[in-house]
Amino acid sequence: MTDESKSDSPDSLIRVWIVEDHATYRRSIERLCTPARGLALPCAFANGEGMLTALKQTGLDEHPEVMLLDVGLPGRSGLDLIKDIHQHAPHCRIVILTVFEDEGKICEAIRSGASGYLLKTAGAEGVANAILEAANGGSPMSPSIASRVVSLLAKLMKPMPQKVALSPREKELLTLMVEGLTAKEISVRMSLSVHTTGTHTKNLFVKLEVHSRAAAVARALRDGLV
Amino acid sequence: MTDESKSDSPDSLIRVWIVEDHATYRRSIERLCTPARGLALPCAFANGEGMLTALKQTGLDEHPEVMLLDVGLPGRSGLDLIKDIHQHAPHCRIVILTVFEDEGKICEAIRSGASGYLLKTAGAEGVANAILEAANGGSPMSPSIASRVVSLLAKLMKPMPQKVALSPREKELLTLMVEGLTAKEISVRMSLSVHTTGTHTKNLFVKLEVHSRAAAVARALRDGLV
DNA sequence: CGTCACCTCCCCAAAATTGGGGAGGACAGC
DNA sequence: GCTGTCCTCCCCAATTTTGGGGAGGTGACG
Repeated sequence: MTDESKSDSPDSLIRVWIVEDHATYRRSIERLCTPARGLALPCAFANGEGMLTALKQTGLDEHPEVMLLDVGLPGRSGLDLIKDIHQHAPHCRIVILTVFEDEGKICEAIRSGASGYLLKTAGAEGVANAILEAANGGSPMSPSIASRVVSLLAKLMKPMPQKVALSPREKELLTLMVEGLTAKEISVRMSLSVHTTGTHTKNLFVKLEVHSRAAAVARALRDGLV
Repeated sequence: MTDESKSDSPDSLIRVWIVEDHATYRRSIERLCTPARGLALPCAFANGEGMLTALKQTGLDEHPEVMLLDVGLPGRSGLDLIKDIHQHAPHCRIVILTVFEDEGKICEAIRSGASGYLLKTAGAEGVANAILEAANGGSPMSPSIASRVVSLLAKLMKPMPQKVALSPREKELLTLMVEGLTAKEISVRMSLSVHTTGTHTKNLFVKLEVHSRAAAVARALRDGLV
């Protein structure tokens, strides 16, 4: 983190692959991959299929460290490619490069395993920095993308407010219930009599305002009580 | 990313507030807030309480655009402060500034509404850029933090792959089961005989590989089958 | 025409859950 | 000391769930 990009041994340049159908833009990215920046001469492709076949024919130790991926590709979308790339080159960090700031696309990319998401409004220096950052384990994102990602994450994590006050034993039981265990199995895991789990269950139901294990599990999972 | 920070009108400097107990570090941040960078002379505090009282006495139009927050504060933790800050200054972008790379802290910060998360290993220029980026709606993060945030988001969004093929009726039943309804109630809602719901339930259990409604609900919710 | 998946309904019995009741002990707060 | 919460255990009975079985109907596919 502190001294990452300059501690690269000078003889190991970062391998970068580029998939981008727009020739002019592809060329401009190719040009900024220079040994002076720590980058090897890149492999560039105009579509995903060509890149995939090349990837399959490449040895593990020749795989790219970083893959720049356009989403507006002619054949398969760049987002589709992500999973395939990861299958063949698990350690390759994928950076999406696009003009779309669409939240759905961002989500799909990240869910598929993309490491970064750059808007094409980023200049040449921005792209070069992003490649270095990605290769060093970072996740380069354009500011507006980063902002969306953060607020998305905040939204997904929100339902934490635990209003119901469960006793430690009850919470424990609830957890096991969520795992799908029956009363008998729970009693074993908690070193209890079956009757005691029954008592706990009764009290739990009152607190959760439900009348069945299924409903209790639903409430627990939905409201993040586990 | 392309042209945001230089398009600020020259007469509106960004107001930055700093909460940091370590005097030396606080001073060094104060020093880098210069009009030349587009930043106004900052207000600095050694603890959260002082900052909050100052914030309450400040008019809406005098609120800081960006708040730099340490987490290792003497009184209340910076993470605790986030909600209060947002309550009094909803438009203030909060950037966490810390040495901790702890995932729990990152989560709590983002859930509470922090916009950025910087490690103190970021140099002076890094902090200054982060302030500008935050003020322009971005979410500045140290590379390793960005990486964690992205993988966290990926993890939270993963359970999309719907491997089990449920028949429409079964899915319907599962949905109602998740809502906590009993077999009898479900039979009413689906206009079925109780026996039929039983049959569907049996088949559902086989497909989901479970042996109880609670487990079925857990699987449904966890794997996003609803 | 056979097969297969799906939907519907039924019977049955073992097992589990639900929901009352009581009861003792530990431990904290007033 | 009294009160309250929590944990533990037990009894009981009604109800539900679980998991077999079978059986008739539809519609799609080959």
